[in-house]
Order: sequence, then structure tokens, then C-alpha cells
Amino acid sequence: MLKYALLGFLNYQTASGYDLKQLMDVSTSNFWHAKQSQIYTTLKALEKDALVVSHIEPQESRPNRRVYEITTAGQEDLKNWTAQPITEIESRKEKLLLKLFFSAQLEPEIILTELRLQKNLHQAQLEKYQTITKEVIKQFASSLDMQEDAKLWETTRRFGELYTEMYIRWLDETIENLEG
Amino acid sequence: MLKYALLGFLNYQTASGYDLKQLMDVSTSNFWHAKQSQIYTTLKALEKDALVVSHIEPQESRPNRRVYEITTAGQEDLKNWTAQPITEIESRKEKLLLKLFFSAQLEPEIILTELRLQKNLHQAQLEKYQTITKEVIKQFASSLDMQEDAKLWETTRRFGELYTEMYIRWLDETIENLEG
DNA sequence: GAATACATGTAAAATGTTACATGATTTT
DNA sequence: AAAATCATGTAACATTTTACATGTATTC
Repeated sequence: MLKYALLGFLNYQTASGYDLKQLMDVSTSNFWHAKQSQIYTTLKALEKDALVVSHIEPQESRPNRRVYEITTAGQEDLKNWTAQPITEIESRKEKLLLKLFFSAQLEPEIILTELRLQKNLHQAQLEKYQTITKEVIKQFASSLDMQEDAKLWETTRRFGELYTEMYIRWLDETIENLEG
Repeated sequence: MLKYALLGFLNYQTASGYDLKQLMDVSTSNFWHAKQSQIYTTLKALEKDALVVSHIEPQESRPNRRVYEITTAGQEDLKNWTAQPITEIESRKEKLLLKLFFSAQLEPEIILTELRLQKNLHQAQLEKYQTITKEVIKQFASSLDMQEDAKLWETTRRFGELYTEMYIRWLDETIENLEG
């Protein structure tokens, strides 16, 4: 799957593994993320499959950059993938809920402290979606002149916003429930 | 992580790998799931670490069952884990959003068809949370006399409900946005 | 007669995380 | 003086998925 995230970005412009990590962190991290090391190994695999090609870009006073470019085969693979519909619901994993499910023997105060901490974290996250992420999308959209693309990016930002609002609401409900 | 899901269930009652899969499917699948094969291999690892013990239960006209029981060490490990607070936000992966993010070159109708299909799937899921899942929790709670535990289980069911409602709302917004 | 439920597992492949290794430049 | 940024990668480990393998009993 990470494969397609990388092809997707490279379909806009060439980039190094380092660049791709930065791009993901400010754009898709809301619904797709990866460690730097995994990005490097996946890029290598993509080059082996001839979906991308790379060349070294020498730099003074900085380590050399290995810059990747998508190939025609890569573009086709990407397009095939986007055109293929998903016919199932994605299943989630939420460590916090798992813990909560099995926490009946715990002191209620311990649970409540954890939920309150989560609320703080999610409130900070929500602000990020509403300010930084929104700004980043605007910047990209205007600088590259891609209003149409930005429309889709905005829908994914909106998901993050709605999700986090929902999460906070659930935390509020749950906290109230356990306090009473 | 699956480790703790299994210990959590075994802390209530002994069970086979098959039983545990059934239990997860009707209770935690909303926020934690696993394949049958992974459950078997994880149980084996847990027994090696002496967190569970197993014995064979012979059956007539059915394959024998290997039934697992949690040990004192297992109970301690589980309790330690539940008491340990999570200090970060869980990061999600949503294939659909990833695809959407990179779908600007696609015909809008292809995207819309996919989103409408997702809406159907999520509506069915929502009903499930509101009927079957709710009923299952009630049944467990009364049959085992654990109103306190059921309170927590109910909060995780509620999360599934709120999440799915949010998802449908986002789909509606996004569909409208792309239609216009 | 076919599909599902019951019941267990192994092996291989894919995916993802953590730790290690290096080293200059810039910011705090 | 310490921490963060720039920049790349490998190795080991852990987790998860998919495929394989087997066979009876019950339900549709």
C-alpha cells in the first residue's frame, strides 16, 4: 500500500526518500504514514520493479540525494490501482479502546486520567487540522495551480477534522459516563 | 498487541483458539481483529512465555480442542499493560482516503460510484452496531453478571456507532462536493 | 449436493518497527 | 554546548496476511 502512496507523490514531481517522508507527514499522515526506513526500502523495491528510476544528485556540504522519478509503467500501475474500487469497510485498530475494553479491574481514576490526557492530545490535533493542514493544502494548490486536486486533498483533511471531533465527543461522553 | 486481547479474554474464561476468534469477531472487531492463524501462533508464543497454559480436550465426532487458561504471570502482565497509560494519538490507515487523495486524474463518476458503495456498507455496519452488537453485550453482561464490565464494553460499541455515523456524514459531504 | 460450522495448525510472504551507523550544518 | 535538520541506508525483529493442508457433521 505504501507503494501507491509513494507512486502517487512521485506522479506530481520527483523526490528523494527524505522528501517523501516530509510530504507524507504534512499531507497524508492523517490516513497514511510510514517510517523513514520503510520508505527507503520500498523505493528500492519499486526501482527493482521498474516503476521508478533514480539518480544521484550531488550536493556540497550536504549528503548526496538520491532522487526518484516515476516511470510510465509506474504511472499505469498507479492509475490501475486508483480505478480499482474498494468493496469493503476498512478495519481499524485502536489500542486505547482495547485497553478500555479490558480495564474493568482498574481504578476508575486511572482510566479517567488517561481519557483526559487523550482529550488534550485530540484537541491539539484538531487545531492542527483546522490551521496548519488547511494552510499547507492552500499553499500547494496555488503554487502548483491544481485547484481540482486540492479539492480532493481538502476532503481528506475534512475527514481528519470530523474524525477528531467525533473522538473528542466520544471521550466527553465516556468520561461523563465513568464519573457518574 | 493481539497478545493482550487474548489475555484479556482468557482472564474471563478459558477458551480455545477457535473460541477466541469467535469472541473477537462479535466484540472487539470494531477496534481490534485478527486472523485465525495469527491467533493460533500468538497463543503458542504466550504458552512459551508461561503466560497461559493449555490442555487438550478430547471430543467425539469433532476435532479435539486445545483449551487455554491464563496463568498468574499472565494476569499480572495483563494488569500491568492496562495500567500503563497511552500518551499518544493512534495513527490510522484508511486505504479509501489514500486512493481519493491521488484520484484527481480519475473520472468523477468512478469516484462517486465508489463513495456511494461505501455509504451502503457503512449504513449496514451502523445498523449492526445498533442491534446485534448491542444485544451481544447485554447477553454477556446478564449471563455473567458483570454490569460494571459491560459499561466499558458499551463505550467501545458506542465508539463504533459514532465513528460510522461520522463516516457516513463525511461520505455525504464528499459526494455532494464532487457532484457539484 | 453444496455450503457452512467445527477445529487445528504450518509455511511463506508481505509489511512494519526498532536499532544501528555516519557525519556536516544550522538553530536554540 | 546541545539539539534539530539534512540525508542515506542496513539489519534484526515483530506483526500480519495469505495460502496450504485435513476431515467430520450439520444445515440449506
